[in-house]
Amino acid sequence: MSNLIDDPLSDLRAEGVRVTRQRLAILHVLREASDHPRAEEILARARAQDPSVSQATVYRTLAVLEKAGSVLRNEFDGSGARFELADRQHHDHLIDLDTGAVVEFRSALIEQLQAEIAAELGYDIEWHRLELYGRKTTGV
Amino acid sequence: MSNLIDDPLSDLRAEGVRVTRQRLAILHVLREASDHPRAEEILARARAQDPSVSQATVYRTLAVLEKAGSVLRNEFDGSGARFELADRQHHDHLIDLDTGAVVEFRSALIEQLQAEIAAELGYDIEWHRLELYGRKTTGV
DNA sequence: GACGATAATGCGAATGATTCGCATAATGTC
DNA sequence: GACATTATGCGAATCATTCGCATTATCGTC
Repeated sequence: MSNLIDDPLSDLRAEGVRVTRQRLAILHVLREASDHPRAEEILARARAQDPSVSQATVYRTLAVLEKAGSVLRNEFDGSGARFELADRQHHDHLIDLDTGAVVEFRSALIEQLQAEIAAELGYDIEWHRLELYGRKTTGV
Repeated sequence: MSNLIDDPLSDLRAEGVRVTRQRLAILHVLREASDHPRAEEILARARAQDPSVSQATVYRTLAVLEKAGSVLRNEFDGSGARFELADRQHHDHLIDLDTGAVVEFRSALIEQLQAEIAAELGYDIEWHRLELYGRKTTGV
């Protein structure tokens, strides 16, 4: 289902970044993940494919990919970052306070308003973080 | 300038929360702070008023006040929470990537859009976090 | 104004997530 | 295939935060 050669890493080869077995495993995990796993969970899943992957390598690889813009780091709750591949369109997150589930959404209008507000304050937005925390609507 | 009896703590007395010297010192620090200090900075400032304040007490007091809704915890960058008194109107933050300065702003329209988006997804928003990260506009 | 039940404190140790140092292993280049 | 150099695994180190516990202080009551 997935290509043998993984793009983000291959792209980085020219910059001296090496494509290793463990990095491919970690990238594979991120590709397959529909949730937003933590480092510990990424480690566990990566080890299923390649038991040699270590915790330090997970963190180092995530750092490399994040710096390259291929991975996004989220700090939803206070207990550990959650990661996702930055391969799709930009989006924000709605976190279910009961289940911890993460729903992605996008609003061009909100983003436009953000830019306007920043401009009024004399700033150019580099990036932003919008997180909604809520619970499933009850009743109706 | 500030009252002798501090409100948030006094309000909590009925619930078994005690008003102590160190808690008053910490609250005083938050009152005087126009920035969004970290726990360590709050400790340093509180000690200027009462040297007996310990690190553990700062964290415990912030937790008490946060639970009571009198203090807001922010996780702007990855390195430690930054606190502020929740005595004014709700607002969001614009963080200056160059200086770390925090500008507060508010947009009723954005909040309305957030509620609408959440409703479409079948959620009621409990709270939210909107942070813009940018740099001062150059030129003009 | 002292008494006592109980909450809060300071200290230092423990925790949890993340990062580092270093010797060894692997990658990509020539 | 040999080499320079980047990555790895391991365990130790960090950083912010929390805990355990013996001691101290608050506050409602007499």
